[in-house]
Amino acid sequence: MRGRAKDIRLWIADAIAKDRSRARDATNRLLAGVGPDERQAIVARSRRQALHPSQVLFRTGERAEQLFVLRKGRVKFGRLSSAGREVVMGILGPGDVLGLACFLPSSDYIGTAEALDRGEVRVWNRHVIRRFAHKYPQVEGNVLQITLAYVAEFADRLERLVSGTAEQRLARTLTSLGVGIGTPSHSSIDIVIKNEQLASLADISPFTVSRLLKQWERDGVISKGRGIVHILSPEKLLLE
Amino acid sequence: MRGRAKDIRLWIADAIAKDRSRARDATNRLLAGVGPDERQAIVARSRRQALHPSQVLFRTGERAEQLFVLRKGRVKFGRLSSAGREVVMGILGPGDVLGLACFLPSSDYIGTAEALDRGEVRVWNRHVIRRFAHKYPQVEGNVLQITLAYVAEFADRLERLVSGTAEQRLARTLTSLGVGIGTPSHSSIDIVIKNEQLASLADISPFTVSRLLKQWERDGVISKGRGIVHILSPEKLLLE
DNA sequence: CGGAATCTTGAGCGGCTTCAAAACCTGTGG
DNA sequence: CCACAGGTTTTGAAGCCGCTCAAGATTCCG
Repeated sequence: MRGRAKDIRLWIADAIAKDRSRARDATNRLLAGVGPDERQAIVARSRRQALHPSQVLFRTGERAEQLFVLRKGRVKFGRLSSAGREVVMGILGPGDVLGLACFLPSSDYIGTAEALDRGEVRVWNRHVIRRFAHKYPQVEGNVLQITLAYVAEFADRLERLVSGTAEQRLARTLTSLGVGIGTPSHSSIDIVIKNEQLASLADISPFTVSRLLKQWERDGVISKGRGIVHILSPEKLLLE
Repeated sequence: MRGRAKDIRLWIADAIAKDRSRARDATNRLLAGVGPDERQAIVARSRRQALHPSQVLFRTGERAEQLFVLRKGRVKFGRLSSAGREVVMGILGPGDVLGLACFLPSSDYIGTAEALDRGEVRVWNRHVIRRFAHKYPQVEGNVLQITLAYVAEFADRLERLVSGTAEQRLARTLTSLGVGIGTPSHSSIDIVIKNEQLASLADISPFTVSRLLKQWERDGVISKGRGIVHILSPEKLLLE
């Protein structure tokens, strides 16, 4: 049992480490397996763009004209439902790809991407990156893999949303965020996020988020400050 | 207003018509734009398999070794949540592709696929179809498009699930099913489905489904029998 | 004509949301 | 250095939506 808990923490730390390594060259996943020369050529046709907090990269329904690769910072990807409520579908970190819709022959962005902090993206125009994808099958294969990963992630999130109580959803949201954008420190995994965003992700109200986090803090599972959550015992969150 | 309603109905009928045409050759989307000779070669390496109701094509977590294209019948795609509850992610009809996970270098199916009625699929082994995808970039492009369409659909479903009341979710589920697997008749769109499956898709209880459908029937929006729903006024469902 | 599956209906209850208000942080500018 | 204004978080009370449970009605099929 005790060994099990350690395994889980190691597993999370490992997953985070992988994420870190991926961040070293944030175009890794898009250009994985591409030769240095081709890679050079492709990168040369992109431009860098700085991001400031709450800057919008693109909005739901806009014509998909650009592909983005996030290099630094975090980006919130979501939608405004018809009721005007925000539905956050995911929070992306360095190395993630945005705007895959531009690989469809004629399509619009399916969500809105908004920066959460200062950051940087690499940008390609639609026709440029598509030409490369056509020219280098390896790139197209990578795009396919990234897209499939999205499908898997959305499937997870779907399951999470419809299953169980608010407490379970928040717990799973936290652990999954820990793997995605958490930073490990001495004895905890830290996630920079506000209650309201957690609420959107877990599909519960900010009030309930507050109450649950407070409860967990009393139990010693997490500790928290304003805009940050420290996961002390990920294993306790997982065994819900 | 009245014109608007008619537009909506036409739009749905149109979407259904497109689905029908796609069903004529159920490998259309996978092999779209592929020359006759190549198409021949690819189809030759597949085999046909008959489906009987409740037959399982594959299960969550199994190694993805086969790609399926649904030719006839309907297939339910879902998961069992940790609580043992079934989460239906979608109901697929003729022309839909299953088992995309086998395009990942090493991956498992992310859900369970189960036939709902008698039907037929075309099956390729993982390495066979991957070789073709590699050989004919057009095929790989098609796979990418199909996958992106899944992402878009899942995103829709995510939004639907977290937004609004049970009534809204069921309404949107019904219209989306109408487009996907509905058959248009003289003055209605018919969907063969049981309350319980509707309940899973809209994430509400079967009892609530019953109550809502009854209500709508009283209002003349739909009529229904056992295991079938006739949508009489899709426009009324949409303007929730 | 049973018997099984499906659907209906009602009553009670509980988890979560909503609303309102107060407490709390954090950065800013005087 | 302090005070103030902004956003964030906490807490309590009330209410409601949809679930659960139980029982009955309906339809289908052998």
